[in-house]
Amino acid sequence: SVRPLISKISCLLIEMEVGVKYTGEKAGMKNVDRERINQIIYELSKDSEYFKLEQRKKEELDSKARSTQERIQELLKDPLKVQEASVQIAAKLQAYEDERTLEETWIHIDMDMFYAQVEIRDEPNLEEKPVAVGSGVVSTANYVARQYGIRSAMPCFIAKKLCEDLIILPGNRQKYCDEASAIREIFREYDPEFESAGLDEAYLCVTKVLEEREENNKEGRLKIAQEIRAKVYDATRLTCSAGIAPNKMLAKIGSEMNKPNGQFYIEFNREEIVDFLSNLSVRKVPFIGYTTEGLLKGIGVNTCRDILNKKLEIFLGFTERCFDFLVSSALGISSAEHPSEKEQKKMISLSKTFKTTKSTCFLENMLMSFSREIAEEMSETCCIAKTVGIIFKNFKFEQFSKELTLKHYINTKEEIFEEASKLLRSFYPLDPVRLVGLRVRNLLHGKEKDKDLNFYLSQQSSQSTCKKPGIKLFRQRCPVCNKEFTQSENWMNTHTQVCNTEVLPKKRKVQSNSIHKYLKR
DNA sequence: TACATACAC
DNA sequence: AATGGTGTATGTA
Repeated sequence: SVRPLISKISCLLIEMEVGVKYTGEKAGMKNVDRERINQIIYELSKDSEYFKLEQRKKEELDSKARSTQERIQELLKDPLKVQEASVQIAAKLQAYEDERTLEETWIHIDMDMFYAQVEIRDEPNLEEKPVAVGSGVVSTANYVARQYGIRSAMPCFIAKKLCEDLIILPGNRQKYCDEASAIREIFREYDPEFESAGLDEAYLCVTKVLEEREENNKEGRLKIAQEIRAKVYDATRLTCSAGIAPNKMLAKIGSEMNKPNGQFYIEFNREEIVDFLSNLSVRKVPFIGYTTEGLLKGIGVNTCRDILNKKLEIFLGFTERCFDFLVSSALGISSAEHPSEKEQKKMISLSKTFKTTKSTCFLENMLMSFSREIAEEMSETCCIAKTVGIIFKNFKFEQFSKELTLKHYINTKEEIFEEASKLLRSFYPLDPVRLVGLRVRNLLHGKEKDKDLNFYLSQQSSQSTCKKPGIKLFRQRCPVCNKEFTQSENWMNTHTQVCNTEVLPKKRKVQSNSIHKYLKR
């Protein structure tokens, strides 16, 4: 009969319309009725501004993919270019192999459906029911809910339509933080320098422990991952999954393979690594997202094998950085080191979505309270900022931002709000907006004992004159942070001293040449 | 430096 | 009726 065929085609068409946002493969999504899911998502989405923007973006991506393909085809016609590229690629491949590490053991731990699992643990009669945690959008859903096509980042109203019985819980941040502390305590035993990725993920380098145990082999590695997972379960009654591999990227890919409550071992051997990756969709490689996947599809690259087969095309059509990342990833080469220094926060931001509004008064109030909260965090973490920026999203979901770098550092709510409201006014007259955000960048971190100084610094702008008679004032700028002083000489000296010796040397000038954390620094 | 985009969780 | 919030890195002008 032609019916199934027609229905397959219409499903495909809708899939193309909806995109792969919620229909891509993910743990627990093997046997879902994709046709029905796509229909529902499409019906609920098709008239929204959000969907229209997504469509426009998709068209842009398609046209970018086409032009990339054309550019590559042109370059391929030039034998000299091809020859030159081949030589460079050969040299690069050799250089990548020199970076390959097979001596370290990395374990990536990923809690299974973290928030949902915590809620179900505390309310066991939810176990068999479809459960999602989130408000507005789904943060995480259990495997029962995933059978209905419910996934993280999906708006709750769509999730509810996909499954009328879905139980949506608002979540409890503090509880998840407490659980995170508990599991991190365990991770610390195995690697005091472990790296967290959000509340529910961590990268551990367990080479040292394995050597101490004289079990630096496959059995020892499997055992240690089992052991960590068992300890996590004992401490929290929560399951997690693990990937065991010679570097961070492979460990991360591995932890997805046997979810939930499973682990996966990647052999510490070049051929087996390349073999393992060859059939894997490029999308499984961390940091290859929707856009990069789309561009690669445009040149017929779907798997890691395709990346290696089409490295000439990728070399010609993508930036060098991108080529390095794609090809070394497809070979299973990535960083097997912790970052050399614990990174300080580079930005503090707050944003909020609300019912679309034109009220500038409302927006000003939002910015005012953001300023207060940001200033609070700045004082808690002892930092000052030089750049202030605001962000908008209009009713068409388009985003705009504007920022300003000052001549000196600031850290009070008044100063932040002053700049923020100037930026806001520069947007007048304003389109109706659905989101506003505020951020500070170019942070300078101080130490605990700088708190007073920062507080003092922040008082300056609002005290341009001293009303008390008899106090000798002077006006001068700090040569380090350019802050103007209208106080006594004593203060100025104290300030300059601290600013020089404590705050400034922390500023780093290390130029990281990596596309992200999986590339060696 | 300013702004936009991609990505992760 | 209805599609989040916080942070990092990078491309481009």
